[in-house]
Amino acid sequence: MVRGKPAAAGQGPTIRANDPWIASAGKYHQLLSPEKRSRLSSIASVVRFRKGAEIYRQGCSANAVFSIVSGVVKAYKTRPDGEEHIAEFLFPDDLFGLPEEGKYANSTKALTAVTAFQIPVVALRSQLSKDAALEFHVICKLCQELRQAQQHSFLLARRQALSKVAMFLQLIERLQAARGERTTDIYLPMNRSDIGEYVGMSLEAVSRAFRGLSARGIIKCQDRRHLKITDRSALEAISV
Amino acid sequence: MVRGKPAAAGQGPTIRANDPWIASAGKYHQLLSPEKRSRLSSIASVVRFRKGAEIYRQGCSANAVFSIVSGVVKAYKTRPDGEEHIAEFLFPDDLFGLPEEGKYANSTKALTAVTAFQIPVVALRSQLSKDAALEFHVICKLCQELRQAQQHSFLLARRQALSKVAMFLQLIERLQAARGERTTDIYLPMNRSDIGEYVGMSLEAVSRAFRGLSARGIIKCQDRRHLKITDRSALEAISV
DNA sequence: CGTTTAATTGAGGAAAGTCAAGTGAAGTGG
DNA sequence: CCACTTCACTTGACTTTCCTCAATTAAACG
Repeated sequence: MVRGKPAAAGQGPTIRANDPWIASAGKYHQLLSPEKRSRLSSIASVVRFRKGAEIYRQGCSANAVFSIVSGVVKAYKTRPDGEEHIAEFLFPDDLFGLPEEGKYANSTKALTAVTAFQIPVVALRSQLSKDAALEFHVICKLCQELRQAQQHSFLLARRQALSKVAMFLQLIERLQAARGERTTDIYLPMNRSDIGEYVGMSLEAVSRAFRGLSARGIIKCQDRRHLKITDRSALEAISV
Repeated sequence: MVRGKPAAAGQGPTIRANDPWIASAGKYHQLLSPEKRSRLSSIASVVRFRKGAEIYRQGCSANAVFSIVSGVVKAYKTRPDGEEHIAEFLFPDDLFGLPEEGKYANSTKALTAVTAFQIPVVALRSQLSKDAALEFHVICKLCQELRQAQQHSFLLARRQALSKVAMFLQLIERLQAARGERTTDIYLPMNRSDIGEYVGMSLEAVSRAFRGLSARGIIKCQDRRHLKITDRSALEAISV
């Protein structure tokens, strides 16, 4: 297990999500009050991972959950033939490491340098049982995760490569907007191969799809990780 | 809104799921005590839907959540071109109708005759805020839903038609087992078109895949909705 | 500046989609 | 109870799309 330092006082894990029963115009909010955060920080520790580091492996006993402070993480499953399928990309304020049958359901790897809070399961559970409001925040976060997973299925069910990639770009942009970042540019923290493993296509097909969207004047690639949407209505039409 | 009768005393909505941090060998448990159930029944009403009836539509204001007593429901999204994508199949003891931004995230339709508890959101929320244990059960159920959604994505990312259908059959069988039903036969409560919309293929391809699995001696179709798995190891090999 | 890794591009083939016709099952009404 | 209608499913022929493999180019890194 990774060993971290105790969390600094005055800051602590965050949950960024929304009450699913209340409209919020696509913007996520910080659900935890400063007091709650510092109370959680007393049971959490700060851990760091360098780019490419594995955080935990699918099937291992789940002793802790994580809350991202900075950086991007991928959660993925590996097939017996070695092929990987990415289940989700995780960004700051996301929660991950919730298990299934006591074991991690996916493997996770840092796509960039990552700083996170690590919260031991036993401490988290005792905190949850004492704090109904905290539990409700976790419910909100899980609803959000569930919607994102369903959105992912919706994307994967598309047959056209251009549609898949168009939906993927909209998804990344929506997440950027929900975090309150600027959306003039879209930043892709993952490589083409990761995108392919997320949208269910070969990396060559991803590359061709980017080219196809560029050729139609729908996007403009600044470099391999930065692009602009130049024709939003066409992007929406193609992603249908 | 559908108008139902008040729930009978002594019975009430159920949540069937597992504590994700505890191993339970794939079997789901009833999380609510009889007292909890009857307390919930006082805020719930019983509603019935005939086969094919729409329960609610995506985008409508989410005033109630539902807990299935008997029958099967599909949750789906409709694309502008009229094509449908099924996000999940819902069975007895499943919970559905949790919203996103105050609105239902999917449309739902009864695949068979359905009996369900309908729980108004305001009553549910006040109950949740008073009952940390109930909230924890909802967290367990949401974790389970999230894993199923990720499983669905995993299935959809497969390229081979036979693999998709093989995984689908394993999924249905696993659900049958988790509900405690016999698994000598697999019963499919949905038609080929629904299967196609769930696994992301045309219904013709679904038909051919069933034929392909039969021809290989992996399954044996009794009729269109009942089949047996005759070569389990081959099924697992093909669903990889 | 050279080496390694990531991404692009091209050609050929396999697989599933589409369209259309045909078969089987279920339900309806006389 | 049986002929008829309807719907669900199957099957076949053809087309499209993406995957695979291989070669090339571009970017990142020591």
